[in-house]
Amino acid sequence: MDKVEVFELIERMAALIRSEERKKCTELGLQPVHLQVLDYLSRCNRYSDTPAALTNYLGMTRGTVSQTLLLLVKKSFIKKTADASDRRMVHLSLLPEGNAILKKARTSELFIQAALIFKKHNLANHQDIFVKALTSLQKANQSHSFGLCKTCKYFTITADGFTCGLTKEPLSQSDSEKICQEHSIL
Amino acid sequence: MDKVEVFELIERMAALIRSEERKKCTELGLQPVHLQVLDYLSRCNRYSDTPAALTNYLGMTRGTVSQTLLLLVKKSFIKKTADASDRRMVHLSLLPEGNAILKKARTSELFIQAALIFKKHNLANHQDIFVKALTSLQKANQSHSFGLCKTCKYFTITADGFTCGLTKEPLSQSDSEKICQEHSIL
DNA sequence: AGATTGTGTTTCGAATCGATATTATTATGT
DNA sequence: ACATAATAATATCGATTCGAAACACAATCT
Repeated sequence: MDKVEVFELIERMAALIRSEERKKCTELGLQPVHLQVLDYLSRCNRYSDTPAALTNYLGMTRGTVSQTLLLLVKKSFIKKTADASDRRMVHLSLLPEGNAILKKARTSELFIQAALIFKKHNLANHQDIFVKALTSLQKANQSHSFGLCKTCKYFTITADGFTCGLTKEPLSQSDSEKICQEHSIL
Repeated sequence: MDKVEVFELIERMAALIRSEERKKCTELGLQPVHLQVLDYLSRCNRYSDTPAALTNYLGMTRGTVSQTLLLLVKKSFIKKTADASDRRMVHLSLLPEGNAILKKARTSELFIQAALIFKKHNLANHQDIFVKALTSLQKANQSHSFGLCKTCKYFTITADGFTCGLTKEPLSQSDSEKICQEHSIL
């Protein structure tokens, strides 16, 4: 066996998933980006559910993101809500229809088959290695890490729940399990 | 630690890589698809370096792929060569310029940093697990597996080298290490 | 108050993409 | 041998996407 970089292997998996995703998208009448947006919104908390954060995450321009969102709103996949304190900001959230189509996209044949084969090869037991790989990637991507809230160095546990050490705001269980734009590695 | 599916972890890595790739693309003045095409061409052997195979791989329509290729030819990233025996077919190949831009795209900061962190965590030692994961994914995607030639069940070793059991043709060392459209899992 | 920064939107032109039709070549069937 | 079908690639067209730039508005800073 040649010495292949682990990262190279992950890249190939990513390519495979990408091409599968593309097929799924055309079936559902969507562009890959749209699915990425829905996926992101299903994973982000209230610090990162804004168009600006999405722009950072996707690496597109604000104008483009704005249009993409317009389309998703028109299709009733997402909705916009004005921020109470900062009236420039808008919070995005998935609507039931958006959730439904996301779920449909995720349950592709590839995903189901792969999960089965993973189980057969006992890959599930090596979960920790994949977790390490993912956090390595996130660490490498520090500029905008978009990590899980509860793995952030500002995540603190207080007497009556969780708190964000950066904003001093209380966090719900759900918040803590989602992607945050301000995520900092320990 | 919650029970997170391994596949879910891989998906997130893919998402991270995708967003990084997108940024890189805009820097280089390309679309993500273009990079995917160049990447594919750098990995495919002579059974899968045609527009039709590429169409299968990407999951797009033939017309779209045709146009994408037109653009890449115009930019001198790739070139087309007519097949000697079947004059309907065209073989695609990377030109030096295409190779250069692909290399530039691959050496992103993220990749370099991630590789370092991987090494630090001794993830390189668990290479086999990632190999298994990749082949699992390929197996799950049997419809068009696009696997490595030398891992195919038709790959045979003869007295004077390698042969494809399907086409009965001899294979070079280079062929055997590239992606083939007709790849079948053992 | 005025300048600056940071939101999100709008407009416009270029590029992408899918659907459909078309051409050219090979394969098949009688 | 000839017609028909199948396959590879291309061309055309319209809808959609995307990025660049200009814009409007709110918050912040000095």
